Amino acid sequence: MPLKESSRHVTDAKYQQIADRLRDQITSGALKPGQRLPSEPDLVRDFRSSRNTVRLALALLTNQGLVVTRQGLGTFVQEPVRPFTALLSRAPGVPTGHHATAALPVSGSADGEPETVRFLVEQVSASASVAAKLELQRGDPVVIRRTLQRLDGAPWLMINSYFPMDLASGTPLEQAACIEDGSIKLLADLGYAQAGFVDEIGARMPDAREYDFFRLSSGTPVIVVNRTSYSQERPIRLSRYVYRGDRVRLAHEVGVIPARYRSG
Amino acid sequence: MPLKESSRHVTDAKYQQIADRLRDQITSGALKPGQRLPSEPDLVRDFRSSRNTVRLALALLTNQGLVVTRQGLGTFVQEPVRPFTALLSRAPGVPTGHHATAALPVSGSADGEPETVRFLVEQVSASASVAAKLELQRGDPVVIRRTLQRLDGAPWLMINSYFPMDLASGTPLEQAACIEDGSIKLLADLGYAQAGFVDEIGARMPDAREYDFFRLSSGTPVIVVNRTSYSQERPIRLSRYVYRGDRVRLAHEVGVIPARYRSG
DNA sequence: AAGTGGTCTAGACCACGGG
DNA sequence: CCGTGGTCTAGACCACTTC
Repeated sequence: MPLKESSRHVTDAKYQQIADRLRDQITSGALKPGQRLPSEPDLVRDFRSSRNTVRLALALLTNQGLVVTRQGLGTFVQEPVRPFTALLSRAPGVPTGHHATAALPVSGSADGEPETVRFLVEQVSASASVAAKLELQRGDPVVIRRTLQRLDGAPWLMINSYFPMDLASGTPLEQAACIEDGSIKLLADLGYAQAGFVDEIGARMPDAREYDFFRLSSGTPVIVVNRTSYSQERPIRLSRYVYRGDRVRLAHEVGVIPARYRSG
Repeated sequence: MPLKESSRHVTDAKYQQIADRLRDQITSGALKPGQRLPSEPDLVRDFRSSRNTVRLALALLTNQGLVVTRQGLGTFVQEPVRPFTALLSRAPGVPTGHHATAALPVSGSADGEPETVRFLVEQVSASASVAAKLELQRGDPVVIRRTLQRLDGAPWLMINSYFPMDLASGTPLEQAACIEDGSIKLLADLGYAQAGFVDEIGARMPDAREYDFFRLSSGTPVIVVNRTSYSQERPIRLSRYVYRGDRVRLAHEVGVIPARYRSG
């Protein structure tokens, strides 16, 4: 029995080896961002394999977000982008200087002004996850205010805000119009002043709608922020923010930060 | 020229149709979490296609995190897991009751006690990203303290803490031992009291090391938290937390939250 | 041994992008 | 037009799991 180091069985698959070679060339800088990889027929020749095997290797790299393919053009090393930064919160007493919007304040953009491209108000039954956060029963009516935003011309944010119907009924929240000064101010005027909120942050692969809107390539996750706002007694709003994972970072500052290190 | 609705060209690919059919059965509940999908030969028969086409469809669903395949057993609908929640910060004045650890306090686990499975201290040159955050030059020496943690028996967290060498040199930070009361306390004793910190949160696909440690299946991203700690004057520490995206949520509380809605 | 997914081949035709 | 990636087929053999 030949000597083998531990279990060198893990992966001698040919498509893995091809992927490893290409990945090495990318991380070492031999293949630079934006550069085209050898064409599939070339790789078939270089690695003496079938085209399907080559495509398996490329699929691996694609799903790891290292390359993108464009039909008719080729396969290219993914170019790193400077991400935007959305502020979850900042130390109190510091004016933000940002306009009132349903979105989190953002920094790092070229022109810095999010642009709403679609806005929609619906009344539906609460899903299980929405009902749980708003302390409703599943199926209870809720108002959804949907917003799609672009930044620097690229789609970057989907917002779904959910309001319990007993709060929203007969108020501007039901109307498909922008709400002056934001919904938090409006809820305060209705007697439901926001006392605090909880953000719950997660990451997952995009669904079909998100994939289309963000024009994502395979291998890019989305970041989801569920912000539940509370009055002194009860949940008053759930806002679900969905960002594309490759262009967005969330920032969160606590305590005193030397000025030159602050975001925004 | 036959009439076609807009661009019905988008995708009539057979493997897309197969994936759509299976996805419908999953989301509608006809195929329940944990249940086995029809075998690949069965799908070949049902959809009158080749096996490669069937596997393309299954690869799609896998990369969307909807199914997992296990060799020799079959393809199964991914079972949802109740995620752990890590607290980024909480409103001041509330004792956390958690033990001192480099990790963020966690809730939602069965036995609630993170367990460190590997610990390592290294001295290396700063990468570009680390240098930027610690205000060093690329290549400057830094101390890395690496920690791998399990929770409820499953790998859940990788921590890399970076310290500028001029702070860490000759201190216990250089030693491969647990630091009593945590490194923040130690840095304070050294004259670098933490005044505040900035968290930068992102999501991306795992690299090979992360993929192995977390035993991830394709279609699961990781969540990355970069926490840069500052004294009154300068950055004193960078901690990089990497969580598996399918089992972790980050929580962040601001203001006053009614007690029964609080995390942890 | 039988059934499952994992890897691989060799070939075909289509769709897109650019000369 | 040509070269690129996208889709699809038919068949082969291997590796893992269970019985």
